[in-house]
Amino acid sequence: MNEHEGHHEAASYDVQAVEAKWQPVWEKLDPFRADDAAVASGERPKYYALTMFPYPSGDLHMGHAEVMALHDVIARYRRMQGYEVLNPMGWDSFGLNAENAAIKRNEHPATFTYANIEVQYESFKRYATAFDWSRRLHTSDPEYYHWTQWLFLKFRERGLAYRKLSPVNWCPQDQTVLANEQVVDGRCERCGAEVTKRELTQWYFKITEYADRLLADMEPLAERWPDRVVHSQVNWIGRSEGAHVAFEVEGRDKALTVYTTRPDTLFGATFMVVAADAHLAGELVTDEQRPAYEAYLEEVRKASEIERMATDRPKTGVFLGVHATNPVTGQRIPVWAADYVLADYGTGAIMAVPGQDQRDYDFAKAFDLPIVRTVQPPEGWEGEAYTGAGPAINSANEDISLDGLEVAEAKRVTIDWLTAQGLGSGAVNYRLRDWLLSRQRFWGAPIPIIHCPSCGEVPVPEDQLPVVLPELKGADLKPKGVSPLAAAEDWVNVDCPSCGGPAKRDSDTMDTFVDSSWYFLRFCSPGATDGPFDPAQVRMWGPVDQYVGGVEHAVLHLLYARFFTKVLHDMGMLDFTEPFQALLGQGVVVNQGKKMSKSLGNGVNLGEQLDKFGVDAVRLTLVFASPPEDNIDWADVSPAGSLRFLQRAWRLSGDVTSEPGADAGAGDVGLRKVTHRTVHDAAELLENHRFNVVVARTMELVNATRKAIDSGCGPADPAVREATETVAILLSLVAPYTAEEMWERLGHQPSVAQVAWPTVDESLLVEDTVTAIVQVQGKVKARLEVAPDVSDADLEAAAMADPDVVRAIDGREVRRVIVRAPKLVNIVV
RNA sequence: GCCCCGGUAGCCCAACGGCAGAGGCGAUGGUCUCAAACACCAUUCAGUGUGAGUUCGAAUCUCACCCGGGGCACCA
Repeated sequence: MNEHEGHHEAASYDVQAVEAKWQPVWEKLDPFRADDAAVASGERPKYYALTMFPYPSGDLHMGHAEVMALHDVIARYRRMQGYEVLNPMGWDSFGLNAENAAIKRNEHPATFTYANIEVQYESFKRYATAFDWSRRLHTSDPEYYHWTQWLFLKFRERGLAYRKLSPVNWCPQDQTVLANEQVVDGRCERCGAEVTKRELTQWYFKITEYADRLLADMEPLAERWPDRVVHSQVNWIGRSEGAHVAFEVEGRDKALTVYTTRPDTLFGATFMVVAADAHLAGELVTDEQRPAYEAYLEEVRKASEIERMATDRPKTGVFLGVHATNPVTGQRIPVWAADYVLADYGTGAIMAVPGQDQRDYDFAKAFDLPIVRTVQPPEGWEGEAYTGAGPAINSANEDISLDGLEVAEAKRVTIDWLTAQGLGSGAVNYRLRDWLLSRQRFWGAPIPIIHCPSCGEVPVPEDQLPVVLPELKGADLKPKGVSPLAAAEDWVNVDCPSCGGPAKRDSDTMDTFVDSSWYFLRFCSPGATDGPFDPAQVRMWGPVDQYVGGVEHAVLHLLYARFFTKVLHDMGMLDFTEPFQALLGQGVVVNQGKKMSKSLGNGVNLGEQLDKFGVDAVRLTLVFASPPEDNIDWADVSPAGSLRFLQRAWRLSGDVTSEPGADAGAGDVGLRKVTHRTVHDAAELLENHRFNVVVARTMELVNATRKAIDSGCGPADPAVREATETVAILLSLVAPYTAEEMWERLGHQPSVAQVAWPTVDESLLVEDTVTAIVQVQGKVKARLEVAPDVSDADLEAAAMADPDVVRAIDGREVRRVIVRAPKLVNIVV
């Protein structure tokens, strides 16, 4: 035979040539086009697979490569299972990156943006992703942001978009305000600059109105969302239960209401504190104390967020000159202003209970205010404020006594009493703040509002949408504290739609997270012209069955998109309230234990890796490296090893000598069992996103097939064909080029991506014999080959008769025998 | 400080409460080669972070601690 020659010639395939060969074939076959009709007619069940769309800041990088590889496994697998898969892709193409680049290059942000999109698009194609490109969208297209603006107006109609004057986070680097979610450790989430506070009138979405639902609806998601993300959101929403309590203030009609989680400690409230930067403080302060207060406020305003957030900082504050009355003790208590109380949480004021709150304790010590303990600390306790459990003390007046009650009971009694007296009530509070959505930058969706001196805020009439961005470029885009749009005279000056008088457009643009809060809906009907989406199409495809992306968006995109979905549901446009049924949060690709970065010089260039090892090897490496949620250290993995494996698998396809369609039933049973067991297990593993194990099992199948060819049933056995075809199908989820090449060599038409998931022959999953282990005192002493359906009694008898077991028992008395047929016998002596 | 998640071979990772090892990387030896690469064959290495507990039996369940990662944090 020409085995030597054949073997030599078939030792490997040319990776680059294979990639070039299949791309046009797939382009023509378009195997991933989602067919609306197939779902509408009930021909196939729908499956909406979505992966977070990228921001076009440059070419695709390792991070993209990982998500896409993982996501592709899911999309391709579901398709093979018979689902009609909607797997769209687009670009989150508004944002500062392009704007900053445009300033530097003296061009329009669109130039940079759309050029990068084309680069990424080509890379996606090369990367062999299973996207339906016919649904491609870009959030910076007027056809798209038309509807972002429309949604803004709808939200406003429902009272969910409003303007208010408030202290806001300001990023001095990006020259714009930021939402709370976009401030991480006092720094801008985007650029890392230290955030400062400014008092500005800004647009907000009233996400707090949905706090309870955003929290409650998380429960059913917890099963199929990563714990991390669920916990992040729960923490971020920060629900707490307590009470509102009204305090009379001398010389003032209106009571001073506070929120507290410890109404049971009311007897220990010896002073009150108002947030220094709350308007309330300015209202309360006496003329006499005003200069001191204003000096303090000035100081507070100068402090950065980072300074303010330090919890070990000494307490500062100023007396406002007024007194309130503790409603239970009747005591006259002073009202102070301090920066440890937050203006935008609760009512912006607290009752201070230094006996039971460390912060209040520190403040009381600093300003020599009285401290009363109202919860009995345990024997020998030596701390300062006591926050633990215990019976109430010093908590009685003529009307009510809490003394002796435990904390929970005391809370209940106090709330009941307050309610009866009309002094307060139980209350729930959230840490979540409204979403500040306006940005003082150019490259985003303009806020479709016109400010008229006589009519006030006037929405742009719907038939005048979209409000298209003007043609600004280069220096015109330089950030100057207000949006560059404000300086575009032709654009900003308009006639009021209401009265026809001269008016100005709102010159801010929307946070780009608004754009991405509804894109998954648009994909269901990307061409919709009379609404953001066709509700019927969304009913058909939605919600997203599997979302894949980075968990860094835990409280950003993933929270905002949930909010949008609920609002749209309330508007009657959606029949579901949660957008993403399941979420897979993949880890990040690092190098040598560190995040890849230019400054560390440890970046790994995706393009170079693809050139060197090929698309399939890189994808395989990323999928095989670890469970999808774990980080991958590029220094720990071996794309070269992946390529070797792919070549080894591919070589099988050249060795098969039986004809396509050969009856596998006549083939070697041993190999068939391995094949069918692998398919059976792979299905379950894929359901559970155990992709790395699926690859490992595929490797085993390749090894078993190799062995069968070389030293077993031989290349002509139909079982070898069956096994090799199965390898091609399994590999097609991860390594589409290699799989396609194998499929062709096996005598089939492309594309392997279009074949059905193999049917498992259940009879081949049954083993003739299984190995039962026999333990004595929990230690393995013998192995027995037994029938899978052996009875407990027979197995026990066989075990007791085994010479090794008899030796191990060594004549001792058998006290107990545990039998788990057919796998195990444990003898206790 | 509070709350989550995770610690298995030199490395990445498997293991329905039942034989600690499926797979890969690396290393070593061999076959092939003039030599090397590739390929193939073989070998190597842990008793599962630590300490208790439950159990006939624990990597797996419970508790405490240690280490690593994450979320929240002057949110009353």
